Formats: sequence, C-alpha cells, structure tokens
Amino acid sequence: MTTQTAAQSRAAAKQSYDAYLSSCPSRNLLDRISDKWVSLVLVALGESDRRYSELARQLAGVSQKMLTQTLRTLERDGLISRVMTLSVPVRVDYSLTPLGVSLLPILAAVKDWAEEHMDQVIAARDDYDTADPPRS
Amino acid sequence: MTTQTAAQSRAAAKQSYDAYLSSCPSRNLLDRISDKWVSLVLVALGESDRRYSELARQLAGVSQKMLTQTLRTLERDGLISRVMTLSVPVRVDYSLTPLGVSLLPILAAVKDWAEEHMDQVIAARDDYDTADPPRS
DNA sequence: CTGCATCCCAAACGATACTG
DNA sequence: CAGTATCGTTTGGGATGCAG
Repeated sequence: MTTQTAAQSRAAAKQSYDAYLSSCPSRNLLDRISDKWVSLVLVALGESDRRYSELARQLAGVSQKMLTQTLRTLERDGLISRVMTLSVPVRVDYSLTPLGVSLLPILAAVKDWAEEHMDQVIAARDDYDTADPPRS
Repeated sequence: MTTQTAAQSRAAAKQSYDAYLSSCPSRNLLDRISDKWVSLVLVALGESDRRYSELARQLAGVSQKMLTQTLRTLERDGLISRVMTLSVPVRVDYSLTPLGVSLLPILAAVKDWAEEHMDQVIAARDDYDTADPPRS
C-alpha cells in the first residue's frame, strides 16, 4: 500500500470523505459550493476572465460585501485566482484555476437546470398550493 | 406565434429566464437547489425511496426542522413525492418525481465533486493561509 | 476602482417540548 | 413514527462610510 496510482488515490479519497457525515470536511465544502453566488461567479468566470466591477454588474443585485466575500472564499479554496494590477486606478482580474474549471461544468448545469425547468416548478407549486390539504 | 412545439417552448423559456437577474424567478430557484440539504436528500432518494426516519439517520446532523422544511419545499416544487400510509405507527415514504430525477445527476455530481476534491481544496487553503499577504 | 470595517436588521437555524 | 409549535440564538447580508 506504499505505492498507488493516481486513480487509486482518488478512489481512496472518494471513500474517505463522506458528505453525509456532519463531521466530514466535505460536508462543509458541499455547503460552500452549494451557493447561489458561487454558481453565478463561477459560470461568469467560465465565459471569460472578469474584473471586479464587471462581476458586480453581471450579478445583478449582489452587494459589495457578498461579492468580495464570495471571491475571497473561492480564492482561498483554490477555485479562482486573483491578479491585481497596480495602476491608477487599480485593476483586479479574476479567473478560474484548473480546480475551478473542473467544477465549472457542474455548476453551469445547476444554473441551466434552474432556468430550463422554471416553468415546471412554477406549475408544480401552483398545483401544490391549489390542491386540498390531505385530511387525516 | 400562437402555435409552437414543445422544443420551441423550451428554447423560449431558456431565453426568458436568466438567473443573473435578481428579479428573475430562476434566481430564486437556483438559490433553492443550491442547498446542502437539498443535494443530500436528492442523492439519498436517488439511491432508493426513503422513509422520513431513514433520511434523518442518513443525513447525519440534520435537525427535524430542516429536514421537514427541505422535504416540504422539494415536494411543493415537484421534485419529490410524499406517500403517507395510515397505519400504526404512520409511515411516510419519499421518492423522486421525474423532475427530481432530472436534477439528480447534477446534484450528485456536486456532492461527488466535493468529496473527490476535498484534498486539493484543503491544500489550497493551507497555501493561502501560510502565504505572505501581498504588500501594496 | 477595489476593496475593508462597522452597524444593524431580518431570516435561518438548532433545541426543546408537544401531538395525531 | 412523523411531524408541528415555539423560542432563543446565530448567521446572512444590506447600507454606509472610509482607504489604498
């Protein structure tokens, strides 16, 4: 067991982390990437690199605080990289790291699913709300 | 434009919903499905139908309140269905609807990504925390 | 332009007790 | 077993003001 292939390592890692367990770090990570702003930022950066102000404009309604907080966390977790250009005024560009790129298609799928199935969900809600409550 | 195929409807729907816009309902839906408990519940039900108590056991650390709340929302949104059997004691089974099934592989991918990339994220955090803060 | 610090309120959440 | 109800705490997140 001293030598193992990358595939074997990955399989072992997959087994040793279990998001169903509250004590497992992956539960925490799942919570972090399961986030509205994370999805939108990642997908936006997937289209192309973005400046801070470009992200703020594209993610309508995001506050400075949430945007900065989200970007910092994503940077710390190694999903995006931040490049600051010292000029006047200062310019900051964000881009996806390879790790971020690996997550991108998944979160893009989540965002797309929401947009594509909105009608069905609205219909389901309408059914649920108009249906008679079950008698016990 | 009075008649259109289902495919055309879907294409139109896709264009008319944009999660980047704060006023768009899909932004709200994205927020709902971007949820730790939603992922875990959906994936658990993807394995097989589950009773309330089985879910409570599998999702370690979830409170009754959050579990019930999550299940109600998912039911209302048409992602899961709830079947109550009036016996003593009462028995309630949850299962995925076709709409839920369509979301399952996506959220399963999110959960798997978290478990598979935990090591890389931990390493990235370590780098970030030990690195010298950039001087300005 | 790109933040950080602070205040503050509302919503989220956990714990507990109770019910059909 | 499968919830509901209530309470108290924590957290999320917006608004504002300041700084490099």
